[in-house]
Amino acid sequence: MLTLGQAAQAEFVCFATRVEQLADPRRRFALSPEEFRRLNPNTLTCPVFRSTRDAELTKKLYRAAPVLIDERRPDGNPWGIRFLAMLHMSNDSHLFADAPGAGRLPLYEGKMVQAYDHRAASVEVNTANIVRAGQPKSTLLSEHRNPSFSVRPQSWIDRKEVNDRLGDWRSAWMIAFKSVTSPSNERTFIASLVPECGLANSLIGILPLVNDISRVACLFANLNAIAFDYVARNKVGGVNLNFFLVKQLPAFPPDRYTAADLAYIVPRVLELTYTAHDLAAWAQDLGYDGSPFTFDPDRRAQLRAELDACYARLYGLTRDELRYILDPADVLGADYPSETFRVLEKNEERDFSEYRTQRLVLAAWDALEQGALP
DNA sequence: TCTGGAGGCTACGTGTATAG
DNA sequence: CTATACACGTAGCCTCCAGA
Repeated sequence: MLTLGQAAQAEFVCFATRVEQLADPRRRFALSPEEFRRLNPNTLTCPVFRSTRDAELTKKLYRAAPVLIDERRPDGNPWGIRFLAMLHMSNDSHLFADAPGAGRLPLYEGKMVQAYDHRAASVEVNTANIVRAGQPKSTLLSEHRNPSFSVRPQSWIDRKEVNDRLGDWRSAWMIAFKSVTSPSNERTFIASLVPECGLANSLIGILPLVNDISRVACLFANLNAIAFDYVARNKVGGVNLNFFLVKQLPAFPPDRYTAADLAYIVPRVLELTYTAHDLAAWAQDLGYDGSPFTFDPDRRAQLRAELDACYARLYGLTRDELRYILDPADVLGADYPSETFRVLEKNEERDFSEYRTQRLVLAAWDALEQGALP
């Protein structure tokens, strides 16, 4: 229902399936013109929330951090970010080779990466599948623990084609995010570092101009933070992370990070990302000449929880707000009309018999509050 | 149910032709 | 020479639905 008239702010109820839900104060939220501009400055579109708490919490996150790219302002792109949709699986398929060779780079697809993991799955061609032959084959732990292991793609592409599209980007790594996603998936915004490679259209490159790579590592951690994902899943309506959505997610600018922030974040990002020799250039750009770090799932869960807690603090959240993001029912009861990371919780209950992320992130939060983490 | 690739549509930018 | 119209190519976006 839409009513028009003069007012300082407008009131909304979304996801209502029954008339009586219009009267439920837990579902009702207000937005002023200024809040429209803060949340969606480029498109001025209306954000959609399931509950009052989601609306208020999202507004709070945007008060802490501006949108990634504000197209209205000359200084609205502090990272100097260029998005790169490098190769289209249909339109560019004539450029693809089905075997590695001299001067060829692997073509990375969305299914091959996960957060902080550029070796999540190889592509296995199942010729019995007429329409969708390329299927992901998850990397085994033994393969993950081998720093010489790289995932095998479905296709390869000439380095020249990649270089032509990279333009003046000279680093032998990129940040990329999975553009096919959903708010109902385990995680919505998934970013990975990738080595020199071609990117299929399901992986979008993020190329920042900032020279200080340790700050770029912070941008990357920001993109994978659970508080950032919480906003993403509130704003993604369909199954595509389009540029206009990504530009309007709340990310800290480079100068927001203090020396203490860098000392906390960068070593953790390095350890999570540099697990294989194929990202040696990334490690070197971060000033690290040592060997890759051992891929240890428990250790990685701990490091990611510490980063999630760190970013929750940077966004200015309270402990209860972080608890709400992890599980609204934990704070407001099972019937509260919102859901955040239900699938993550369900999958962890299946795999670990507990909601592990919730336990680890809250423990890391408490440790940070007590100054117990270096 | 979750995931994500393929294909197609649309808007936009660029180059070229034509009129004034 | 400038303004406008039009064609064309493609980046970006959206829908469909296969596969596990």
